[in-house]
Amino acid sequence: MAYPFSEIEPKWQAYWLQKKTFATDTTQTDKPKYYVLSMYPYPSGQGLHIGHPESYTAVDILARYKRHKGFEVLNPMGWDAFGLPAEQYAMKTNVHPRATTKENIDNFRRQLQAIGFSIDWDREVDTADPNYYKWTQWIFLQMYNAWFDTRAEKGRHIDELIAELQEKGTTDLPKPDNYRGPAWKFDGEGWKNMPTLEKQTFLANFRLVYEDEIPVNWCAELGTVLANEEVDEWVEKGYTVERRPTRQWMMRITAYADRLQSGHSTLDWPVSTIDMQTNWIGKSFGAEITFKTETGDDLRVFTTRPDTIFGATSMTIAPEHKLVEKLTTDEQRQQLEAYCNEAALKSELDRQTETEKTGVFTGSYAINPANGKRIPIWVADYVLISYGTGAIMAVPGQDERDWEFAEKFELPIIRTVQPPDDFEGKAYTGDGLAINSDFLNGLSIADAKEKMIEWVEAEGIGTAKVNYKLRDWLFSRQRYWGEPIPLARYENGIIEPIDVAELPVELPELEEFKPSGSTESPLALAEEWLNVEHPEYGPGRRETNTMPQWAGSCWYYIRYLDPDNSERLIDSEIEKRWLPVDFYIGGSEHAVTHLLYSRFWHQVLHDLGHLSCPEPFTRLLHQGMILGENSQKMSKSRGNVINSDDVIAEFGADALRMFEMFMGPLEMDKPWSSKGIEGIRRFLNRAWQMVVGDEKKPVVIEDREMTPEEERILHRTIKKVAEDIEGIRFNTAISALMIFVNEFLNVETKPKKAIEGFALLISPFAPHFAEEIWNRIGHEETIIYQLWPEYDPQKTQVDEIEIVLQVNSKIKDRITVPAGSTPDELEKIALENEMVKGLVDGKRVRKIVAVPDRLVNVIAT
RNA sequence: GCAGGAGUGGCGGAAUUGGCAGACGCGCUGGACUCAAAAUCCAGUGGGGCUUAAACCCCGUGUGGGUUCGACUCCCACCUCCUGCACCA
Repeated sequence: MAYPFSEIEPKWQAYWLQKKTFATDTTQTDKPKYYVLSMYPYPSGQGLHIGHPESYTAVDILARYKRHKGFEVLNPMGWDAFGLPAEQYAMKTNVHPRATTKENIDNFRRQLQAIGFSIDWDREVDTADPNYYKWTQWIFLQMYNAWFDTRAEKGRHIDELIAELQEKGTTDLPKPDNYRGPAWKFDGEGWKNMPTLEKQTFLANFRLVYEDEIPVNWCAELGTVLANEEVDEWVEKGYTVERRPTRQWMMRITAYADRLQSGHSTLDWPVSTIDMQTNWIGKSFGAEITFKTETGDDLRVFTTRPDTIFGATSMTIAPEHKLVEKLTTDEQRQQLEAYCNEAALKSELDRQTETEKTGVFTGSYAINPANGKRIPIWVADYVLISYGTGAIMAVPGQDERDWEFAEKFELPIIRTVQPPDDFEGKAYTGDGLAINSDFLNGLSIADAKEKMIEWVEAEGIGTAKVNYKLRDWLFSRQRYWGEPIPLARYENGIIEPIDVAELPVELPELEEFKPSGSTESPLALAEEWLNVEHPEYGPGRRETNTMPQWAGSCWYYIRYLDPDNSERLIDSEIEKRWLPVDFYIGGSEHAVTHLLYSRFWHQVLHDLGHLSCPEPFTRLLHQGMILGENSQKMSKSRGNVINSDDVIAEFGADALRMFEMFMGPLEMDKPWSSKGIEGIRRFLNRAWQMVVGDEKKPVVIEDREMTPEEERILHRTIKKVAEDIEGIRFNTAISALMIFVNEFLNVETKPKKAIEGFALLISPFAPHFAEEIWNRIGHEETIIYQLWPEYDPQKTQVDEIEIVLQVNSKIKDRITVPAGSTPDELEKIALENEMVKGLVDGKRVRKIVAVPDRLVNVIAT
C-alpha cells in the first residue's frame, strides 16, 4: 500500500496547530536555546513556488533535529509586507495595499502550513502592521538621536554630545570630514549662545540620520526615486528615469564601516559573503595630500600610492568638484561648462559603461609638493566625486587609468617604480624599487609609502588616511506603502522627531494612490495627516518620505522573540538569553544589502545599550536556487514556474520537502525534476511498506533482539544522519535513510527498536510520516519532543572487512581480513596471497604500504 | 578587469586524513506479475578490448604539467561556466 499522504498530512498539521506543538517558551531556562531563522518572504500575489520551501525546509530540519536533541527551539515566520508591487496594484485598481497584502499573507500562510513547517505561528510578524512598524520607527528615532564617537569607536546618544558641547564646545571633538555648518571652533559658551537652527545644522554633521541633497534616479510616472539596481527594470518597461538632485534622508552607515569590517572575524559565514561585504566596504589605506594651486586654492587628494608622488604629472578632479568653477580659466570656461553639464546628465550606468577616457583641461596649474613642478589640472568624469576627495594626483607610470588618460591627452609619463626587464605593459602596478623619486629611490613600495607619509606629515601637507568605498545609505522613498519617517519640519526650519509616545505614526487613509505630482510621496496629499502644530515652533508638516523595504527586515529577528511587547523593543531578559540567531538561511542576493544593513542597525542598538550581543547572526548559509526543469531560472515569462500547491496535491508535503533536500547540496543551484520526485515518492511508499505493509500482509513488528547486522545498519544510520544534519548535508542523510529501508524492507519480522529509531531519524525530513508511524507503533505522545537515538560506535563496526591488494599500485585482488588488522598483519597476509605471490615472483619487493581497513600496496621491481 | 564558487556516467549527485571513483536516486536494459498497460518486485547498468562464458587487460573525475607507492582530493599553469563588484585612485 502506498503512503496515504493526503489523509495523514492534513491530520497532523491540524494536530500541531491545535496543540501548539511548536510554541516556544522564551522564558524557560532548563533547556539550551536554539534560534533558527530563514529569510522571511515578500508575500507576492503569485503565492509560493517550489523555490520558497527550500530554505524553510532546511531550517525546519534543523529545528526539528534540535528539538530531538533537547533544545528549546525558536523557528518563526513572518512577512516582509511593505513593497512596491502592492502599491503599483493600488495605483491601477485603487485597492488598498493593505487589503492586497493581507490576502497574499493569508495565502502564503496556508501554503506554508500545508508543508508542515514546525513554526510557532503565534509569533508571526508583519512589517506593515502598525504594532510592528511602531518599533521600526522607534529604532529610526534611536538612530536619529545617535552619533558615532570616533574616539570611542562607538555609537552614543546625541545628548552625550550636547553635554560635551555645553561643557567645552569642540575643544576635544574631532572634526568630521565634509563638515558643514557654523564655524567649527567654539567653546561651551559658544554652544550655549548658538541659535537653535545653527545647533541643528551642527548636530546634523553627527547624527546617524541626516538630510542631504544628492542626485537620485527619479521616475516621474512612478512618482518615486529608484535604487540603482531598479533602474534597468523600469526603463525596460518604458518608464523614464532621470538624475535629479533631491533632499533625501541618509543613514550614516559609513561611520560603522570599520566595525562592520572587523565584526566579520567573529562570524561563521560563507567566505564568499564576507568577501562581498569586505569589497563593498572597500577599506583602503593611503594618504591625503594637499597640492597648492596657482589660484591659491588647496586641492586635496586621496591616494593609496603616496610613494609615487614624484610621478604625479597632472591632477584630475571630478566634474562635480567644488573647485571646478574657480580653477577654470576664461579660455577654457565654455568647453568645461559643456563637459560638466554633460557629465551631470549622464547616469552612473552610462558613465561606467563608457570605456574611452574623456576630460577637459581647466587652464590652471598646481604644484607637486614633492618636486615643486608645475602640473596641469584637468576635469574628467573617471574621477568620482563620491570617493576620497573627488580629486586625484594622476600618476600614469603606476596607474592604468591615469596612463590611458595621459596617453590620450599627451601628458608626460614618469615611472617611479622600476618594472622588471621583460615588462612590456604600460602602467606598472607590480612590485619593484623606487626610481626617479629623489629621497625614495631604491626603497620598496611599502618602505617608500611609509617614508612619504612621514614626509608629508612633517611638512604639514598631508596625513595617513583610511578610505572606504562604502557610501551612506539613501534611506527615504517617495512611496505610500512604507513606514512613515517619524519626523516633522516646522516653518521656522526646525526638524523635530515625533514624540515617542505618539508612535506609531500610522499611514493616513487616501482616496487615491496616485503620485503626488511633485517629488514628494502621495502622503503629501493627506492634508489632515500632514499638518502638525508645535507649542513653541508653531505650524509644521510631517515628513512625507517613507522608509525603504529594508527597514522592516533590519530587525524582524528581534521582534520574533517578543512579538506582543508594546512597552519596549524587547524584554531584556529574553534578548540576553535568545540573541544572537544561531543559524540563518537565506538567499545570497542579500549578501551585502539586508545582511549589511541589519548588522549596522544591530551594532547601533548594541552600542546604545538595547541589545547585549554585538552581531545578529552567528552562522549563515545561502541556499542555492531551484531552477526550472529546463535548468533556467524560474519565471512567469519563461513559463517554468512550479507552484508548491500542485506538487503537494500530487506527491504530498513530505515528498516535496525530501526531494528538495535530496536534489543536491543546499547551497548549490539545482534544476527541478518531476521524475526525480517520483523517486522520493517511491522511497516513502517503500518506507510505509516497511513499517505498515498492506491489508494482505500487515507488517509484524516485534520487540525482539536485533541481529548484529541489523544493529550495525541501525547504528550506522543514526551516526550518518546525525552527522549529516549537523554538517548540513541533507542529501546524503536522505540517502542513508534510503539504504536503511532497502536493508529492512524484506526482513521477516521488524525489530521494534529499529523501526522506532527510523521514525526519529526521518522525522526532521518527513515529519507527517514520522508522526504517523510513531503513533502506529503504539505511542500516544507526539514524536516531536522524543529524544534522538544515540549510536554505539562499537555497533557500527564490522568484524571482517574487505580490503584491496595492490601490486605496484594496481588493484590485483580483494580479500577479507579481520577489521582493525595492523599494518604488520596486513603485510604478512598480502605476501602470503597467491595472486600477490605470483606477481612478485622473481622480483625484489622494495616497499610495502599497508593502510588498515583499506589496502596493501606491494611495490616490486 | 577584480573577488568568490563550480567543472565527476545519459541525468541529479556521492567519495572521511591523499587509499576500491561513480554511494543514493533518476533514466535505461532484461526478467517476474498482467489478456494488456500502469504500479510493484527481481537482476543489470562509466567507456572500450578480448572471450562461448568467466577470468583478464586498457582508458576514465574540464586541459596540460608536477609531487607521491598511490591524486576527483595536494601544488603550478591554463580553459569553460555561474555569481557578485566594477574607472573606488
